[in-house]
Amino acid sequence: MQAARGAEPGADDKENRPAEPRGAVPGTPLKQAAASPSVLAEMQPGCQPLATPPKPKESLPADPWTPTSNLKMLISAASPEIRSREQRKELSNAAGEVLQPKRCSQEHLSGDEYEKSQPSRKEKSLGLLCHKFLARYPDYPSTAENTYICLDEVAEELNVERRRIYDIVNVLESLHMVRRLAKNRYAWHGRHNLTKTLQTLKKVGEENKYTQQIQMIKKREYEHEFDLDGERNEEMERSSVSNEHSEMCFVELPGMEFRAASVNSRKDKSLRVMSQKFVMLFLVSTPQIVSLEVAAKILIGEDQLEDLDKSKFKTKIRRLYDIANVLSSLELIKKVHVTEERGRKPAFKWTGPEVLPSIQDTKLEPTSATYIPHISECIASREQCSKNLFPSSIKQNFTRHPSLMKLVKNIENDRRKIQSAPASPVKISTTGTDQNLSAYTSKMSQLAAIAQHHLEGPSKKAKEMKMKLPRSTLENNLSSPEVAPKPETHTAAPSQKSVLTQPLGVLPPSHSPVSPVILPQNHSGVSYAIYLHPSQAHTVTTYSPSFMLQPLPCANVTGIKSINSKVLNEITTEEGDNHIAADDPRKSLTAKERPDIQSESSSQRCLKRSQALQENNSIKKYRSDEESLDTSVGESIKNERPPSRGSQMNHEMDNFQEEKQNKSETLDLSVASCSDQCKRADTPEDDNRTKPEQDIPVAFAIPAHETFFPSGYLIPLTQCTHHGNKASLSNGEKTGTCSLQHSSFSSPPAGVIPVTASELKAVNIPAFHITSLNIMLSPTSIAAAAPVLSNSCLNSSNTSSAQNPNSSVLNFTLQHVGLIPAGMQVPANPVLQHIPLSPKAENSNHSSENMNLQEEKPSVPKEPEEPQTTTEMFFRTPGGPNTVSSLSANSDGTDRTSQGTLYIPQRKLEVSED
DNA sequence: CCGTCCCGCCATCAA
DNA sequence: TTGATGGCGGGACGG
Repeated sequence: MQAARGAEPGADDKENRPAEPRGAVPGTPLKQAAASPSVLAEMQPGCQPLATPPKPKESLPADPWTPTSNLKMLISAASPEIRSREQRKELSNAAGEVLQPKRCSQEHLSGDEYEKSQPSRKEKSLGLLCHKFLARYPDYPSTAENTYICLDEVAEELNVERRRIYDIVNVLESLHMVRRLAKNRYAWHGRHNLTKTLQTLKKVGEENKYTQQIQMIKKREYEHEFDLDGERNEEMERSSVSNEHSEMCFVELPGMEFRAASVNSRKDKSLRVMSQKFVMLFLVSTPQIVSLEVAAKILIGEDQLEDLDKSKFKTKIRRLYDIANVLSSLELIKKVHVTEERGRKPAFKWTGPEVLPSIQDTKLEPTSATYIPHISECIASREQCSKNLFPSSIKQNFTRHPSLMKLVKNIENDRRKIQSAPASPVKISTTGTDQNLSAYTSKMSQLAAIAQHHLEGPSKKAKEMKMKLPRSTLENNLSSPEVAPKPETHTAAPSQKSVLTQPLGVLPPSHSPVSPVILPQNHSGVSYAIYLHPSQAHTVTTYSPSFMLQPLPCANVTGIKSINSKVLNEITTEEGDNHIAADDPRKSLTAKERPDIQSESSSQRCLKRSQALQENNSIKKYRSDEESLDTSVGESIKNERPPSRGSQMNHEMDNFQEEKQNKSETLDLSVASCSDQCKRADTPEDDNRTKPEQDIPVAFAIPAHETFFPSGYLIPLTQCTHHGNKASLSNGEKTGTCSLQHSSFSSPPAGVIPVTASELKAVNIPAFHITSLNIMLSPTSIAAAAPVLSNSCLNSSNTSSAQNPNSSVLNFTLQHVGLIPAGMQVPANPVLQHIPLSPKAENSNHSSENMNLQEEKPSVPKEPEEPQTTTEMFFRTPGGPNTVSSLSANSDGTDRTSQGTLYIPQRKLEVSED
């Protein structure tokens, strides 16, 4: 192994050591000397000084909870991958003292250790390095304490160049697992925010139409091969693609804005952004398997898709490997190979937690607290929100408007300065306060959970996640029943707090955002509430596009899961490991089950939720009580994994036109009321947050209960325009509750409704969401609308279709605002069709994959998980090129379709793990 | 040979 | 100018 390197003395030095030299540099303190165990928690003041802290390398306390850390280490070691990788290296060290390491030895030691430490390339791999890095910190650090990371220290301890640490940290930052505090310093948040982050990313990804893009790319490929007429498609693709995401900015969570100055400047290329996009692709795609090739193409951009330099492509791929290695270490993805007709292609499969639609779920609470740190941040966050607005508004891109950019930049600069200041972050001890208690309690539980988690092994992880996490969360909750704690913790930031509280007040206490909103109404439990966004109306005008796209995040989110199933894509996973994909039960959560879940779940879900709510903890149980829903404790739901919803969303869309009409009326009324309410609630104080309107999410929650419709319509408002993503996030976090809530709202739709098609049918309730509409529309509508509304970007061409885009847009907007009825208007543009589903077929899974077109997919096998039938719907736009988005496929085999734009033939893919 | 990706040069920023 | 970041791609490793 080392031979080569090892042999050279220099090598070692170089690689490992190099850091030191640098580190030595005046700027940063140095590692060793310093001394403080940075890692951990350095809550202490000492650290604050930005730059480099102290760190002693000596021990590493890595985590506050030592035990845990050790555990982790062990676990990691245990895990196959890790093991394999690490095997040699670290083991020795690892176990115990992880950190320290080698380096020490290396220096003087020559011998064996030395050699060992150095090993081959593999040993130096980013993935391994990342494992080591992660081993230093607890997955779920206590909220009370803050854990800081000093890059220099870490680099030293891990014996790597700092450059490498940046790679890791950037990716972690993209997931909000760490937050940059100042130069050389990061705060460790662990996985607390992960769920929220993923939800957000999913939402954003959906907004960006990544799914479509993926399809387009695939389609294109096919076309090339087959020489299908791609032109038309391509054009469409291009336009859409370009429009869509051209570039988006880094997606920030409310409390987590990134501060790096440079970030903005280099944003597009930033590893962070790339990482987020990459993750989005997984979250959005049905099979949740993304090939590097596709990812690279999408990430490259938009503009140049066609140009595609090879070099560029190659570079992108390289970067993706870097990101993938880190994500793999986080066990969010796993490498597999997809075998298509063309051959085997490297790809990655999402193995992380499923993203719930809206539910934010679990962990949030504590987390939120965590974020909040300084006041300054709060402020910043607001600002950011504003920044985000644009982006959010536009779903297409997150790019900030130039004008905003400047503002933002200034703000950031200020912020940065502050932060950078030695004192910068001060931590937060503030956070600690309330939380401590709860945190403390929760900690214990968490530990247990974590331990279990680890023990079980990666494979199970997913499931466990569900279970455990929830549990832990629940516990936490219990300890602090109310979300409140967070808010309080937040207290530091007054503004936030206020915000939070309000929402909370409105909603059910529990942070559980979820359920509250939902109403029990239907038997199914699915009751739908209509949420209007106050702002919407107004906003709409402004941003219409965005919101159209945006629909509720939740809803979108949900979809993902459902899909998956193998069937859909016909992808087969061959994982060496196992069956996982196919069979794996555990996986099921993630992948497999979904399908089933969907079908079943719809009802079950409802039940679950309700239960959860009731019982708080008992997640698993399923009962049907709609009533429970009322209670609103939604947490449970989240935890559960709401299965697939994304697709479901679509399904949800199903409506019965007729009913729609009828209902529409009602809806309107309700909507109106809702909107009003919402506004009231929201607006007032929201200021804190930043933008009143946009923030709105909270509002949703409020109105929700009131609004419901018996009919069971769920109408989520799109959250407001705002944020599509970011904003929402921000809100959520800050508000903690708020976010949750609205998420919940959204989620409900997703989760609850969706599937329920059967239920709905039973009831005869049309389920029409605005959300759905939005979603459905979005592609089309967006295109159409964009020109008008946004002004920008979208190609009008797409919309052009029959009607005047503008008018159509307006209509949509109005509809949205006004409600569904408006939708009715739809006639003109989009038409919804209801398709009965065949029982099995329904799964559709992914709409995406199955598109009809040329290829048919074989029938899919999917299993019908449930006998229930689901309905599928299609949404069509009238004339637009893009016309349809199909929600589900049908048994017939007919496919219904898909977005106009994309017709993707599906191929079968085989996935194999390496 | 090729997929993967380590390594570190060097650009960009901020101070 | 210096230090911190991080884009980028040459070229090495390992299969």
